[in-house]
Amino acid sequence: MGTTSGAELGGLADDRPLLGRTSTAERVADILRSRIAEGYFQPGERLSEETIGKALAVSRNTLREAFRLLTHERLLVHELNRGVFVRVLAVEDVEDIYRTRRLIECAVVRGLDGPPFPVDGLEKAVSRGERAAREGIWKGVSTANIHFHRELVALAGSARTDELMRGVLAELRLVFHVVDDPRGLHEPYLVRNRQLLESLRSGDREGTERMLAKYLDDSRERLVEVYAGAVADDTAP
Amino acid sequence: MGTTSGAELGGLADDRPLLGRTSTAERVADILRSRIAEGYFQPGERLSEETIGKALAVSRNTLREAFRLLTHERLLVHELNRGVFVRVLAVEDVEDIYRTRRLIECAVVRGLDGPPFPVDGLEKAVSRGERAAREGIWKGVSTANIHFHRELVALAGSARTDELMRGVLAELRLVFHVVDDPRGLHEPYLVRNRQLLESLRSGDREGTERMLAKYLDDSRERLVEVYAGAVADDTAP
DNA sequence: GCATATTTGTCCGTATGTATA
DNA sequence: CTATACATACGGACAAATATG
Repeated sequence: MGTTSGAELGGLADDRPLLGRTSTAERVADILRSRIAEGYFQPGERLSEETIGKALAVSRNTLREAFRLLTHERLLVHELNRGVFVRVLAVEDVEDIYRTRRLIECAVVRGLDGPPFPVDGLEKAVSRGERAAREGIWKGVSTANIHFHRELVALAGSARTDELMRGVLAELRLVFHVVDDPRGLHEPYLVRNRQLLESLRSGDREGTERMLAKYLDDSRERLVEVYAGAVADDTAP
Repeated sequence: MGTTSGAELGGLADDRPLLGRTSTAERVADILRSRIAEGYFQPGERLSEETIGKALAVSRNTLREAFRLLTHERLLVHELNRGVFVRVLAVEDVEDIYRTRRLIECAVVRGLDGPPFPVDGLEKAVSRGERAAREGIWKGVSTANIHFHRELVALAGSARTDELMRGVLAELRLVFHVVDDPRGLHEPYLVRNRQLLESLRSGDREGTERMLAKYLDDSRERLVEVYAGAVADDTAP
């Protein structure tokens, strides 16, 4: 009865039951979170307790704790007596995500102290995105774009707001995995990210806020359009 | 060794293991959340797996799932191999909570569609607070005040923003339980809540936003002052 | 500093309820 | 309707860490 090796899923750090600083459930959650973020587990896919438990060599109780964590992060949905599934966002969820982003990101820009503003993190994210684009790694462009907006929100200096944005942007990744035309989705925002950065550098809060609002409205509109099509294809092929 | 009856904690709905629509762990979490919100479990108190498990007649595994849920809501903190404790907020947490509130609540007002604005929920919360004050139930004033701000944020129409605010205001309750001068803390805001409501009724977004910003700054300042004293008393008596 | 008791961390086996073929 | 597969929840067990004397 050789337990399936966890190699395919990345596996846990070691055999020892407890020596890492974090609990087993959290380490399992970290692994699963990565696999979801990178699309190894597709939205809609069911995550079997037994299969994954064997693959990672953890008990069902431990695995269930990990599932709970990810469910609370809205990456998994839990259906009573049916199990957990990778979340499939509704179009309304996408709209709510953008409603939240617009509210918060614009408020952050509006409430900035300064100028000057500490834009180092933003600069780094922008250039990473540009480099990824030159190399044709569109998934990297997507990741850099997400980092850009996280760095933007980080300017507000609030841990709770940061965490909200982290979660919201992680959800957004689920959408990207379904539509999966990374280039068409993300390339247009490379220049717009740099524009936002330069606008902040110039110290123009109001202009940046307006620019950002339009940016998010455009992004939402386009994404909803594409996503609605993709979801429709999926439910009625 | 009769298992301690769950009467003291409120107990579960019934004996049956599964007939309600929610899982046992969630129902347990609901009970514990209420007890924390009302101050039955004080900040800093340790929640024993065995004691509470017996009192609510659930297994340790189930109880641990409930703990996970509440830990993720930041109402409990989990210390490895030591157990879970009711969260004790640092002064910096209070400041971060207010930073978040100011960012979001003001952004909500700023972004309102209208006028007119649908202020029915706000009206209800305000009058409930006024009634509680007339009856001298200061804990009720606190609850109504929290409802007022939740209703305010609800005007943005975003589920994710609502949930963030729900969590943030639940954390804030932990602070109130430590300082516990409910009247001094909440009474001043009865009139200010009504002023905000009337300002919204008049359709003056900008004026309301300014008023709200000052309101939150005042509230933060006073609460931090009182809370810093209470925490200092607690650590060095 | 040491030995002991308590509590948590993890896993397993099993009985029961629920959904689906 | 029955059968199967799976999640739910329980109780017990032992290891590991912490708290107590």
